Amino acid sequence: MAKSGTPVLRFAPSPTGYLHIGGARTALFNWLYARRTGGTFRLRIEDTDRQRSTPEAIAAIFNGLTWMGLDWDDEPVFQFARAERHREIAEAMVARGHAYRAYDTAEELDAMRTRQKAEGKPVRSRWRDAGPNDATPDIAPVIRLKGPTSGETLVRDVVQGDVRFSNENLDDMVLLRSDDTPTYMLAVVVDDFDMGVTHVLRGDDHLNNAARQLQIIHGMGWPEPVYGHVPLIHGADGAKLSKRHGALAVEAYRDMGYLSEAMRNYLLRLGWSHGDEEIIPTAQAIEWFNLEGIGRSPARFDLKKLDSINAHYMRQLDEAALTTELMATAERLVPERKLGETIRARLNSAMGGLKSRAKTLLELNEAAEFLYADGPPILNAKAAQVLSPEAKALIKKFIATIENLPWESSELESQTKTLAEKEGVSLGDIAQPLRAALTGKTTSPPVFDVLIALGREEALTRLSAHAA
RNA sequence: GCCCCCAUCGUCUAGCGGCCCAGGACGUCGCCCUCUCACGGCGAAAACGCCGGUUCGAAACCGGCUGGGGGCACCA
Repeated sequence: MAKSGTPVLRFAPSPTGYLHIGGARTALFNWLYARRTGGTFRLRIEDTDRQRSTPEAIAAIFNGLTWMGLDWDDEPVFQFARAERHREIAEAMVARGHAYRAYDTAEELDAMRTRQKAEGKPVRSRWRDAGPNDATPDIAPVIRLKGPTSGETLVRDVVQGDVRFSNENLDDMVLLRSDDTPTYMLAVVVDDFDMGVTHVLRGDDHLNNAARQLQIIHGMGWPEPVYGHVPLIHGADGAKLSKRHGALAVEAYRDMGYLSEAMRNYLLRLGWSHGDEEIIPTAQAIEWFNLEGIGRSPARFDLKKLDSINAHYMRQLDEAALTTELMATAERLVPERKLGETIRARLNSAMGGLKSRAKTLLELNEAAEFLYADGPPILNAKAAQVLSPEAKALIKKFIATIENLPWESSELESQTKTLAEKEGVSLGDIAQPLRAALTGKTTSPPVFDVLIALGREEALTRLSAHAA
């Protein structure tokens, strides 16, 4: 239950698909503000569209929010279950003279819409001013809002400022359908009131709706919530975010190897700022988040910047934790693969060198692949090219040199440098063949760190195999 | 068509009348470090959409234009 006097925020998705980037950011802002103010963050599933709402989508929303680390207070409210209450309010609106029953036929509705297009006048049924005795019983009526025809409705928006709508442009929207089911417009207002919502932070696309919703609120004499309409997120090309760009399920980003903390940081900075701060861990965000910092213009989604922030948080993680994340990623990618404790130790040992070479867990996984199995790695084309007969000869000399050395990075390195001098080659002339034989690739963490991570036995196995 | 919102480097943004011939970050390009690739360090190119006002002074305030976006259902 909400503590009295504290803000009540809500996130109210309709379960017709997954939780995408835009929804995730809206949820994040609401959550942040609730946490910041000691308020309540509630969840409402707007499942009144029975055709399009699915249990899978509901699960996807819960999972998405959970991955994002956005925990909600109280039990989620399911809008469809509250239809009776919505009907009750629709009737109350009629009783108060702020709504009316309209018995228009399909043809009449068509005519009204055509007129609306032509004259730019809002839809108003002829039943608006008819008495109850004029009812035609063979047509199931809808209940429409009886909006004022003059004056203006003011939306006091904390993000967009004061926005005025002339009432003559606002039409008599349907509140209750002819089958007695409530429309979204009605349900939102009633639910927000019943849930005690004090702040409505939602997408910009609802700004026009706010004026209409306010008319219901005024009709019922309910308190106005604080509105904040956050600009939408656009794709990289500036067009509306679609499935082509980034309107992927938020968990798709987990699968692409992003950390949820990085995602939170990135999404926060998309449309909100605190001076020049770029790296804002969640704990800091909770301290700083405010409504004033929300920008007014739409932002484009940019994967490059997400990459960079993600790289930061990956490096920030301690090596043991990152190793755990990496192993989970590796095993998710190849479910039949089982990485044991030996591999964990190897990964942990190499992690320092590995993590500065990856921006995502997927890249980290790729860089770490040579550590997942025993035996000589398969060479890629470049690595095969590096392993010339001369290179193989150098590897053999290297093996002979280090055979009796303590297995320690700096010792191995200094002895290799001595060997290089003796052979009249550069350190790189030896290091590259070693790297190729050890990892199967031409790029990796420093070779001496690789030797240590692999351990003497495994390293020598790989070197001898590829030097042959 | 009608209603509404927005407008600073390629991108995210700082700026709330003088601190700005505009700052930070990502990206890009150089250089340094270096066994590879990265990380890191240093440096560079890069923006106030246009036109009018207001003001001693405008990126900031006002108006118009242009350009983006959103909304106009018995969808949410």
